[in-house]
Amino acid sequence: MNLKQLSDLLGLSQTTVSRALNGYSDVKASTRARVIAAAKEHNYLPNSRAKALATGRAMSIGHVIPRTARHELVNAIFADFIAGAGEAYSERGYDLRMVTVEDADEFATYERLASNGAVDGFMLHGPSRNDQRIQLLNDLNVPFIVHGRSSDCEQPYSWLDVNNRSAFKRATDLLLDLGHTRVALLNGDENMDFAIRRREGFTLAHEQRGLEIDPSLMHSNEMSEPYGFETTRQLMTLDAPPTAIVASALIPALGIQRAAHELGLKIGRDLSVICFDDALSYFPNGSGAPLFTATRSSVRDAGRRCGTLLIDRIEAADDAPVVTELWEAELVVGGSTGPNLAGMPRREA
Amino acid sequence: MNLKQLSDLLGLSQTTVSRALNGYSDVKASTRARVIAAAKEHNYLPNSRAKALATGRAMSIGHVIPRTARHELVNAIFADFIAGAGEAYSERGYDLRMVTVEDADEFATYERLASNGAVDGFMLHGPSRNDQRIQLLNDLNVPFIVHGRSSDCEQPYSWLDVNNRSAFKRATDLLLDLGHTRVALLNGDENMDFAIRRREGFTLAHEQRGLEIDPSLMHSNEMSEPYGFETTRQLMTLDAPPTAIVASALIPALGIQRAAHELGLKIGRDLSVICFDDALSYFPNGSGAPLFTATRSSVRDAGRRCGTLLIDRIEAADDAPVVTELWEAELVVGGSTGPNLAGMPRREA
DNA sequence: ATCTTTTTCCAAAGCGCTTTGGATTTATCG
DNA sequence: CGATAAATCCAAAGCGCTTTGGAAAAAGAT
Repeated sequence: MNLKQLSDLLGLSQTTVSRALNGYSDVKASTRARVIAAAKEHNYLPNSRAKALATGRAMSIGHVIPRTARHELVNAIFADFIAGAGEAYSERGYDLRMVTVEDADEFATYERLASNGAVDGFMLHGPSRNDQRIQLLNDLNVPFIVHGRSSDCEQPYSWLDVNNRSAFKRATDLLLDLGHTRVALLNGDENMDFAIRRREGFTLAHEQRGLEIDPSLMHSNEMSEPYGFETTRQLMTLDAPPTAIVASALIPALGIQRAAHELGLKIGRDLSVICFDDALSYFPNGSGAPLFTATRSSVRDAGRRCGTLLIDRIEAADDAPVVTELWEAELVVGGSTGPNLAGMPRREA
Repeated sequence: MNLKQLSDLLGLSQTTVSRALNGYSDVKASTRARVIAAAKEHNYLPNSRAKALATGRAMSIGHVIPRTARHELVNAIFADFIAGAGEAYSERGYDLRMVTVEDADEFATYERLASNGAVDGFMLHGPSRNDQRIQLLNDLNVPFIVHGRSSDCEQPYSWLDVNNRSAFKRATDLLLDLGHTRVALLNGDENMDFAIRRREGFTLAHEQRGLEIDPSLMHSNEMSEPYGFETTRQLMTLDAPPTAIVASALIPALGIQRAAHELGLKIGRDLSVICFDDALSYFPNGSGAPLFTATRSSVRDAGRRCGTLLIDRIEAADDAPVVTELWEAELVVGGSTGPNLAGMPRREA
């Protein structure tokens, strides 16, 4: 059933039927009702391909995912983020077009989808320092929004980010306030902008107290459980092992926990741990009381908000000013942090 | 730059340019070269909306994700699955159209996307027992493939599944062979078909040895870390606590581990654990040697294969027979399993 | 050199929708 | 009641591509 058939059936022109269905004011209320009824009865649905061609709008948002680079991010955080974004999209009648590409084809894919008319805008994930995609998309003059920010990027661009620097500063301050003097950082991949900012927060907290950081306490890697486990084991073999750790996410924190158990250290007493909690729905930080003390910000909420902002931009005038939004993470105190017990932490099982 | 402009520029008809670009044989090699060169130079890319309308093919695969139901599955497993599927799609020139919907709109969305022409086929996630979506999609006469199976479904349909029954039977057999007599099951959500089959495998292993299963040892829930933790704590308060646990995934297994540590039980000695490992890229089962003994099957590989099978179906004749594929999980032995120590497991720290 | 085949190209008709610019009808008003 | 304004409706022209059915040109056969 297409428009022509439906309008023939109603004895109306395609124009009128189309305008009735799309809510234009120049069609009599009674005819509109008749049209809508007939459309429902014969369950007519306008062909989206034809509609897209005629309107020049694809009603879809592009997410291009390079196959290997930014891989970690895509998996761990991505699912919840797009769950949130997807909600915003579907409320506004858009859907999500995801294309995974070889790293080398990433830029070409943005160009293709944009000039192609396959999408109306892009969501940018996992920005790095001075991310070149921003320049590209500005040049292509296509709406987009960045989840996160890109340090040292000269271009104007719209973004939504959580204040990673202040989150990690607060986390570090908390530990320093508790009397810890050797605090380790298990950061995410420092090619990612968020990890850079987190490191800055960690460093800043020390600097403000005039504390030097032992470089052997700072690590960076993809946020996996084994990363947390092995790094902790290694840290604990140092002559002066840390008494506290700031971790990039819940998953490596679990690895830290496993290592601590293995070494006979009790989390919260012998070793304090604080991590960033993205509030992943399938990976709650405990149920009820938080398992780990954490700075928390829901990546799903961020996805939803990013989706809304992006669609606003798509539907706004071309020269709409960029929009930015900085979220503060919430600090939740769980059982994983405690005062530094003077003297050496106990080592025996 | 569109086709008309390009052909004017070349002094050729749109027909010829189109056919040159699409590899038809009725265009001279030299003209084709000229066309391709010009297309590249002015970086002409055919408008995908127009192409879709003209060809009747959307070149995209639908994934419809209900917002709350099957939620767990979507998040934990979904990311890796679509990473795999996405690879298959992009190799064949398709992309993934994901739409998240209210549960109540799920069926209508399938109908809309299908009759709409927005997608060429569907990927079905997380089938339940006698899943009604299968009937629906068969009625709509649109290509689809289900990742998993649907017990008690009378309809013919194409699927790819891992043999969950045999995987859990093997896992359970292993534990029984090690002398464990009270083995607990921390299953996934038993509304899901895979969990039903896993339970069958668990049960079958017992039945074959004439063993009764204590119902208080069998649990079912979404696969979260706290689920593993709390269920284990509760199990250990039983008069006769289990000495071994079969778990649905790595994430609850970590919860089991945490509970064990807290109770002073050593995994692999006081408590044996075996779980299903989906080989999630961001959640490896240890690095190097496996952390947990597990039955393993890569969900990412499954995604890739499902994508290929689906596209094959889309491009095949309408009456192509259904295709099915059953994968056996691999058994990897880690340190989490050991013989049942006669007598009561030690309880003191 | 003439007739067939084959090669190479193209005009025009869609694909199914939206939208422009009027035409027609109905309501409003002096 | 005729004139103006407002409300309804529609024919036709796109949107940018593919594809059909031939025509024109080149090659092969006799």
